[in-house]
Amino acid sequence: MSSKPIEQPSSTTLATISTPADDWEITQISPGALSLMAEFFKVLSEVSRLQIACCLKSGEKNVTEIMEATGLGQANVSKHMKILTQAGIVSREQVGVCVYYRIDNPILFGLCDLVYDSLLQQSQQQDRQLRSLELLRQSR
Amino acid sequence: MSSKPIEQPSSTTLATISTPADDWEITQISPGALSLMAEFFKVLSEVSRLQIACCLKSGEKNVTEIMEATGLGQANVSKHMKILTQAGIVSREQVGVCVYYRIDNPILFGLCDLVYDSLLQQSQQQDRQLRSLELLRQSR
DNA sequence: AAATTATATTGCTATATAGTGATATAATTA
DNA sequence: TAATTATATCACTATATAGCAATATAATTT
Repeated sequence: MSSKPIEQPSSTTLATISTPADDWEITQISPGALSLMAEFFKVLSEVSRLQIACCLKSGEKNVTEIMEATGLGQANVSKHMKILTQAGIVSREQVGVCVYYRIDNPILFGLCDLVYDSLLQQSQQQDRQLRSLELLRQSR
Repeated sequence: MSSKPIEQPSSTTLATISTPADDWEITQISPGALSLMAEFFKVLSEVSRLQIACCLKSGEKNVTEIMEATGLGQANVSKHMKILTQAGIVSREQVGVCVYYRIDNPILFGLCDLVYDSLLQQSQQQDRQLRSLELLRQSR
């Protein structure tokens, strides 16, 4: 993603150049480390993959079962499973002709819980703000 | 992202069609809800935005300061701030000509902690696996 | 008001990838 | 071996978006 041609002459160089040691912060994190994190989040940023993860929460499934549970196409599921596997979120086990996948990283659901709480909180806040507009209504 | 033309005739319909009420699972989640979650993860799936979030961890900054801290271009930072703000991760406050942004959703760092632990764990596992190859070495 | 500074927006290009159909590969059975 | 089934891979299209340059907008100062 992106195309950053010239930008980012290696963040260390950058920090050295742009911040002359004054407001240097220990919080500076290497872009490489952040890339790993961004990459992980990207895996979870597709509805299809979240669907797949959800349908695996109740137990392992093979590709065909995942297709049925999610309505996704075969090639598509296969590609997603590769991505999920490489991210360490799911593990693969071949049994005869079938390949069974299962959740291998329970942290996934911890993440979803956090995001869920966050979304819920935002939604409730928006709701309160909207309700305050009630005062503008004409009738009764 | 994506182009799903015909696939996904609304997951409710889908569930009704593909799973004849037998293996129906309560875990079935509406794609709409999953979209919200995916959207949130997508915001965090860009290195530049993670950089921005990190550099705001120590306190609020205006756009220019963010540019200096991250090395990103002005238009680019501005666009990212809009995305982060809309996601409720960051809040905006204008002071004179400057616009100051600050972390508005501390959950962000909780997420990063979880992912960090997960990545660390994977890395250590890979390390152990690699070390087991030591046995294949010739010398000694 | 004109000039200056800080931020936002617009139009653009390049790139990444979700989904698809066709085909390849692999395991199982006849 | 041939046929069948399950999964993976390939080639392709369509779409989304990161980053950039140029421009617009808004607040401040002269």
